[in-house]
Amino acid sequence: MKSDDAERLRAAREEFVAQWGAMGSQWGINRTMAQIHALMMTAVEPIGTDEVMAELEISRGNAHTNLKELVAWGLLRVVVKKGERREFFEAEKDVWKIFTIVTRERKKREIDPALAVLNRCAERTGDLASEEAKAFHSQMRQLEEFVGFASRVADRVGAMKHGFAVQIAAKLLG
Amino acid sequence: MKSDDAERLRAAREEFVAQWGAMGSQWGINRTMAQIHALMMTAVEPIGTDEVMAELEISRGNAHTNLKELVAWGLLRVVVKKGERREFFEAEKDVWKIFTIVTRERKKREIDPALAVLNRCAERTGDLASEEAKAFHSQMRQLEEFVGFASRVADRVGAMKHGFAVQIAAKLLG
DNA sequence: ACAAGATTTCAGAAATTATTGAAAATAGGG
DNA sequence: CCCTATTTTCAATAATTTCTGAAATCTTGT
Repeated sequence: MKSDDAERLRAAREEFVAQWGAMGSQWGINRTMAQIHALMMTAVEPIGTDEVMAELEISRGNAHTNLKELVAWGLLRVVVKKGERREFFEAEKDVWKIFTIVTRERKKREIDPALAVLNRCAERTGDLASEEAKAFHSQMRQLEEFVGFASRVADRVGAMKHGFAVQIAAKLLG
Repeated sequence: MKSDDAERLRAAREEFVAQWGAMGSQWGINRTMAQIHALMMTAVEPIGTDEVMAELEISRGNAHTNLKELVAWGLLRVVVKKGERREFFEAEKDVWKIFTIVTRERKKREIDPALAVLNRCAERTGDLASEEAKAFHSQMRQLEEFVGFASRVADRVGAMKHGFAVQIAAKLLG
């Protein structure tokens, strides 16, 4: 039956939005932001702030803030419809592109600051002579080396074309 | 001067603990857990609950919970000193091992649940005929494929020996 | 079996983070 | 320039997460 099909789609999409939102927490992304992202990724055409508010039952401020945050990440684009004064939003749907965006963003938020801390702590203790200080300095250097390495890997991956990534991965998984 | 050196080491270590803790938040790990981890990684010998409490100025319950959580992750080991009744803890210091542990843990918490959600949403909509439903189903399948792929990569990386990882990475960065 | 020491648990308090709702700012049309 | 639709900001509030401290439980030595 037609309406039954429509209902099943609606239910599946609702589950996706809800679960993706819940997972946002595990990810260090706030729930609303993840829900909006899920909603937009499964939208057929651009959506405006009011539709997001209605769909997720959230306030205008909340919808606005998180839409703009997603735009800042590069996961959404602003779309202007002709004859419409208000803004609409549209998600990047290409999975590899989403991945590279998230990789770049996580590098910026997680890896780079860590590197700065490690570098500073290593620098500050390089000239100390005690055994304890040497152990500390060595541990900082090892962590720094590893995180710096992760940083370069993230840069490469973030700049990689899908096809090339598949090749590398094939070797890895082969 | 001797005491000055000791003071500088103390200050550097304190900064490391504080900053690593702050970064824990960005990572979705709680601050205390990250601080304890930092403290233990830079400890010369095993540390007991009371020392952790004193060093970080936290309650016994908090210290206990987070120490055990770190043990559950595999980032700390319980050590029993002879002649001592209480438990001591010691951190895994090998950077590559820390990385593989964190990779496995993050896979379990971030990737596997996502895969389950995507699979379920795709399954539920595979037989629907409308254009909208096909688009949704296709998007779920693409996400599922990618996340499944990430899952296999994480498994491989998590099981990899350091030397082999360096080889792969050399190709990537070369 | 008891006492002392150590660990574990958990209800309530504190701190942090997210959300609302409404006022202020901005932009578009005539 | 003024009116209206829209976006943006932000102080107050709500929700969530983390932490404390003390009681309960478990362990070990005698």
